[in-house]
Amino acid sequence: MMTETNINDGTEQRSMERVKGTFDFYPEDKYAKEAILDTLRTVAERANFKWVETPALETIKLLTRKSGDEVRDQIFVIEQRGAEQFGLRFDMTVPLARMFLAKQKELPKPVKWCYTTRMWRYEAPQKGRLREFYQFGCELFGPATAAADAEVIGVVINALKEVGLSENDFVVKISNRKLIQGLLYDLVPKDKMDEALRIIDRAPKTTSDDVVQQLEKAGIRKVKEVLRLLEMKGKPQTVFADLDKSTLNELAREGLAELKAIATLVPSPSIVLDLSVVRGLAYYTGFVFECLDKQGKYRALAGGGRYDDLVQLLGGEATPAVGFALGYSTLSLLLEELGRLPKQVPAPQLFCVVIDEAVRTYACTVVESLRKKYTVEMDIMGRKVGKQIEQANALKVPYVLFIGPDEAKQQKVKLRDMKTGKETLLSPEDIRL
RNA sequence: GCGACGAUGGUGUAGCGGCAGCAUAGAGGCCUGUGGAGCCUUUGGUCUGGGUUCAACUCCCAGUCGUUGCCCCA
Repeated sequence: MMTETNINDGTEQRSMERVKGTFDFYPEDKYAKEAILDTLRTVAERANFKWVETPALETIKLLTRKSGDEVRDQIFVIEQRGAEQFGLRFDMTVPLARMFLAKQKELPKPVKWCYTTRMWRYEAPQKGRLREFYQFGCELFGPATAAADAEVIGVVINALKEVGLSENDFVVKISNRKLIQGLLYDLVPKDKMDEALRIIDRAPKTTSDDVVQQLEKAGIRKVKEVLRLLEMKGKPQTVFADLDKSTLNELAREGLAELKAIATLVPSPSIVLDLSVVRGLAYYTGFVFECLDKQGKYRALAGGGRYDDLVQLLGGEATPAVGFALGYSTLSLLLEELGRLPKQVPAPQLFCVVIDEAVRTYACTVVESLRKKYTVEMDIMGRKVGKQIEQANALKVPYVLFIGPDEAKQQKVKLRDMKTGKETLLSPEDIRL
C-alpha cells in the first residue's frame, strides 16, 4: 500500500550530516594541519626527498595487486566502466611504486620521494582512525643498504621532533622480518608461519595467557620458546648481546646484521628493538619499524619498513625499496594532548573602522590599496563604531584605521596602535606596519 | 563485520512520565567619531522512525551517528 505521505524518515536531516569517518577542517583545524604537514615535509626535503602527488584514483587491479580480498573490502570503489573498476588509494606505497616503475629506466638512483596527502579506507572509524585521512611519508627506491634504512628512520625521528615532540614523548620500535622468521623457523611449521606472525603482531595488545592460547589453538607446539622471543625487547645493544649468545640460522643472522647496521647509524635514545613488530602481513621483506607515543596510549604514529619485492611484483625490474608513512590523525591527538598543536588562525594586521557610511567609498579605496601588501579587515556589517572596535579587538588586530568625514576630506587616515593607544593622522600610502 | 555504552540550542551542560532550564557563542540595543567591561533584548534545542501511555525529551523496539573493545591495520 502506498500510503506514505510526507513521512519524515530523517533522510532530509541526515543528508546534511558529514559522511561517517570524515572530518571537517574549520579554519583553526586547517591551519594547524597545514602547518604540521609543511613542517614534516620540510624535514624530508632537507634530506633531499622530493615532494610528489598521485591521483586519488587507481585501478582496483593495481590496488589489490599485492594483497588479497580483505584489502578490497576497505577500498572505496567509486566507478565502474566496462570491465574496469577504480578505487580511491588507501596508501601511497603502491601508487608511488607504480609511478616509480613507469620511469624506472630514466630515473637516477636513489629515487627519494615524499608526500603529504589524503587517502581513504572503508573501515570502522575509531579514535585516530578515520575513513578519510592524511599522511606524510617517504619512499626510497634503489639502495638495499642500511644507510637507506637509517635515512628513512632519521627523517621520522627528526620530523616528530620538529613538530614539537621530544625523544621522551615517543619510541621507535625496530625489528626485522628475516630475524623473526629465522628465529621462528625451528619453532613453527612452515604453513603456520603467517598465523604465528599475526599472533605475534597483536601480542602487545593482549595478555601473555591469550597469546599462549592463540598459539596453541593454531597448533604451534613450542609456545614457550615463541614467548621468549616476544620478551626480547629493549635497548638494541642489550638485545643484540642476548641474540649473539644463541645459535642462529642464516636467515636470522642476516636480519640481525641488518638491524645492527641500522642501530649503529641511528643512535637515537628513542629506538628500541622489539621483535613483536611485524607490520601486518603485506609487502614488508626485512627491516620494519613502528613509532608510538611513549605511553602507548594511541595507535601507531608512524610505521614502515623495507619492501624489496614490491616493484617487481608490480611488473618492474627488481628494485629494493624502503619507506614509511606518518598519519596526521594520531599525531594531532598526541600534539593536542601535549598542548603543542598550533592553534592560531592568522589575524589581520589591520582593521579599518568606517565611521560613517558616507565615507565608505573612500574607505574601500584605501583598504583595496593596502590589501596589496597587508591582511586587512574592514567593517562590512554597517556596525556602529563601538561595535567595530569590539570586533577589531576580538580579532586581536594590532592596528586600527579610522576613516570618517574628517579624514576623507583631507584624503588621510587615522592609524591607531592598539597596544600603545597612540594615533597618527597620515596619508594612506605612508602606512608602514 | 561483531559487541558494549552514549546522543538535550552552534558549543558545554541541567532536568523530569505532565511548562525544557543554565552557561557560552551569535544578532541587536544602552553607545550618532574610539577599547576588550557591564547591563538589557533577541535568535536557537530533546538524533530519526515506530510502539506503550490521557500524556514521552524521559519507558520499550528499530535505524542513524558517535565513543570504545574485537576483527583488520596493506
